[in-house]
Amino acid sequence: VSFEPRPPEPILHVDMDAFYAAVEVRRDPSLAGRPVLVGGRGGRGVVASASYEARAFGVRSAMPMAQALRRCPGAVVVAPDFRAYADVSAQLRAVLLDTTPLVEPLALDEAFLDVAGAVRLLGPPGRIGESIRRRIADELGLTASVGVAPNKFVAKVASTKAKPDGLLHVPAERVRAFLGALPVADLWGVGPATARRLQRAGLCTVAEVAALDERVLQALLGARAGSALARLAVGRDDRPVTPAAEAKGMSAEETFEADLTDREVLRRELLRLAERVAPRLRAAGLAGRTVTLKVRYSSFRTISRSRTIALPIADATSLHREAAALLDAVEVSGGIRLVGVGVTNLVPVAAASQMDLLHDDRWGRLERAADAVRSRFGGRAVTRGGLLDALAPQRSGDAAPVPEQWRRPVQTPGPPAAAPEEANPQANP
DNA sequence: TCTGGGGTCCTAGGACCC
DNA sequence: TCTGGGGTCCTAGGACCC
Repeated sequence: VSFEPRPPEPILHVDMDAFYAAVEVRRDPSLAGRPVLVGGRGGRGVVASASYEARAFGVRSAMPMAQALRRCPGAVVVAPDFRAYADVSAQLRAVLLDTTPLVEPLALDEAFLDVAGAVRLLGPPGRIGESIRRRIADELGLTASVGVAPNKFVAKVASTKAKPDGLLHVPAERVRAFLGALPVADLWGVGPATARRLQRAGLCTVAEVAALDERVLQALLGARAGSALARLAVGRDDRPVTPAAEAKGMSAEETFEADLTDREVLRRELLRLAERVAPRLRAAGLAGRTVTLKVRYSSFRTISRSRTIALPIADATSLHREAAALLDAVEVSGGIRLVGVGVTNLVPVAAASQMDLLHDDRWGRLERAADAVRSRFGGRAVTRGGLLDALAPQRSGDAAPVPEQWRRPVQTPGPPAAAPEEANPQANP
């Protein structure tokens, strides 16, 4: 057994440049070199991703689309296509896993790698980072930036500073100097609220924070956040790279083009959202006990209401029943711009059913049968009668207008009269 | 022509139990 | 008859990330 010493900077952070926009440019080369904005085109859309040409105009992600277009009137706006981004993300993941199994994804377009165990085969971390960048360019036709550092936090900040299309290696002995020169807001985990507090205390750079006693920071930010920041400011971070964490929650939400006040319409929106969450739960083999309703008013005030039930659920019917009950106790007359449905307190279905905890009534079996039909015949093969109105042709152009006699008022139906047959994917339905 | 959607983590108070 | 201490769970809200 040969023993490799752990290299001083074994952690890589790989981050795609302007990811969604870059995928769109790759798909349509006529967009190359032009300002491209990916995001909702509706009146309430925001920028999800902006090409560097657009950023030159001061456009940033999360900026309202209307404001972005004022800054950059010549921009091309593209609606997001998350399925395409997820496909590219899977390719990226394959490249990274080719380097080491110690890959921790942070988002579709970025991940941490611990390459300590790969140096003997592949060379020092910096060289590994460059070869990953080359493979991403060659095999994906996209650019990525890489940070190489002693730990996750510094690697993350380093990749940001390397952008676009660069690599930044921060040796252990240069960590303090590298971080110290940065404004506090550049630190991963310091958002607008924390930055404002630090600024009010006269702290602008990381070096100024690093010079402070930990207890001063705790008094300013709270015990936990204070001591976390004290460690990060001097570049200390011992969190390991951990692949594949189990999901803690799943949710779906929607902002309406115009505010809603009609409870029946809102109930149906909740059903649509529950129908989006439940199949994802089942696909992940999870069920949840806490259902959360999120409501955002016209004023942008946002509230949440949740309830925890005894038995885990993974079917849209139960999800909707709980969310709708929570909605009953919420004021809606002032106008609602967003509703959301979420599930937390997740447990693996295998464990839940083994303990006989899964609330698996006939609706659960019916929905799993519908899952099987959709997986074979497409996502629109089966739909609730109560949601037919939502299948208006403008959504994807494939649905004919719904005949009037098919339209039904929204209701929460009782269970089906007879247990449905379990779907057999091999059978001809 | 204000502010998307999908997540994680933390805090703080209250209920409840031993 | 004036009030411990610790632990867990639940709820609501907020900060932060991409």
